[in-house]
Amino acid sequence: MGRSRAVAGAAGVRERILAAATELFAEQGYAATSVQQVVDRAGVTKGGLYHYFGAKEDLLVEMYRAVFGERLAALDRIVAQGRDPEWTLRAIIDDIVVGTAAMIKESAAVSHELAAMDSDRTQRLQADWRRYQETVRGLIRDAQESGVFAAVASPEIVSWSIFGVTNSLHTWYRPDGPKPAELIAKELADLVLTGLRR
Amino acid sequence: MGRSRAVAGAAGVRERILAAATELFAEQGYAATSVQQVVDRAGVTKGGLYHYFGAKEDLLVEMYRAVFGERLAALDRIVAQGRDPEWTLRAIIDDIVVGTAAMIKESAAVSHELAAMDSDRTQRLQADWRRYQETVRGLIRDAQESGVFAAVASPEIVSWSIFGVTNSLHTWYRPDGPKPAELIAKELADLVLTGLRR
DNA sequence: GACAACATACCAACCGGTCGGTATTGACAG
DNA sequence: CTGTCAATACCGACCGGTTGGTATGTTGTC
Repeated sequence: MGRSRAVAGAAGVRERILAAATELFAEQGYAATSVQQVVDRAGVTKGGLYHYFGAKEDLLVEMYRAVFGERLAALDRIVAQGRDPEWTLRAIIDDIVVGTAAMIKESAAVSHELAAMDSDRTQRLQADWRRYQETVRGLIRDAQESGVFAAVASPEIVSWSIFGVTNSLHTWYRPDGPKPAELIAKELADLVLTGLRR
Repeated sequence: MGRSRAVAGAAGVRERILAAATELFAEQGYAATSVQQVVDRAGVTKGGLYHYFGAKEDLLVEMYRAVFGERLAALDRIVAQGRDPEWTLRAIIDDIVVGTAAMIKESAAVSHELAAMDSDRTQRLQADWRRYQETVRGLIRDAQESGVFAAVASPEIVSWSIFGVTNSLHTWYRPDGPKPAELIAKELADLVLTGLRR
């Protein structure tokens, strides 16, 4: 009934399934991971998984929401403040780097597979991601046209030099490593914004 | 007749198989693509594919060699010239952007799957890629320590802001688009090197 | 006894890969 | 030019195993 929790497992079964799937997708990729592997690592059975999730793809969608939902909300919040482009871009870089680092496993799991799929549900997610990119590029474009940023590189190049770092973050960033996410964000922002200074 | 050409297919069977596999891997990913799909698109049968390739993985390895072998050789050639860091880094950026753009489908097919696999053969390829990265980072590090480049960002950040662009190139670069690869390379180099100027 | 929370057993479809066979070839002989 | 022969190129049926997914059971709580 209502809020009955599982008595056996330490953590909730649903959470354990999601955590196992996240690790495996990050290690092997989505398509190369079988749901049998997922349930084995989570210590449940397939019946359990399909009790909570309608399909294998749902696991990916859930991860994507976790990673990207917050980023998109933060982007809107930052832009809504209406500050100058340098401050805004720096805030965006800081948020996406730190936010990605905070959910590095989910990011690794999701980053590869997104482009490949084209089912109805994932198309909505891709549209969100495109909106994020377009917001950043629009910001850069406006600032270049009004002379605040130098036009050394097109908005596409600038935005990809930012997103490229976050997309590759999972291959080298370590949460317990020497370089905290905030420092990575600052260095990236310094590099890009120095390049754009006129 | 006379010449050893297939009567039916226009191009050689081996090339058709590789081309089909490249497209499908780029579209769907390696693991999500079945060899049946490959042979269907290539207009041959599985027997034909396994006549030319020992395993599905061989297709990936071949693509990887095509994409990365040239890049690594060019890197060595550029570094061997012993010019100043700015010229060298600009030459590297130019080569990797233009080279990646010239084989954009293969790059897309390969870029995702590399990290996931760990068979004997692919480990060699990963080592090559690590050497490429280390060369670039070492170059940046040396230049920063000797004061030629400003230390606004760590070599890791700088190198990933370059590789990130090339890794994402296949999602937006179009060979017949308005922006030639040489221009992309120039803009990226300008952005990064302006950021590093002291 | 109704219902949520799982486990177990099971399925058709598909997977990468193999194998026996055949059609076509180039090289050599006469 | 013709006949023979071995090699190459390629086909398509087939293999054991695995896939994502389901139908049915069991168990504990209200």
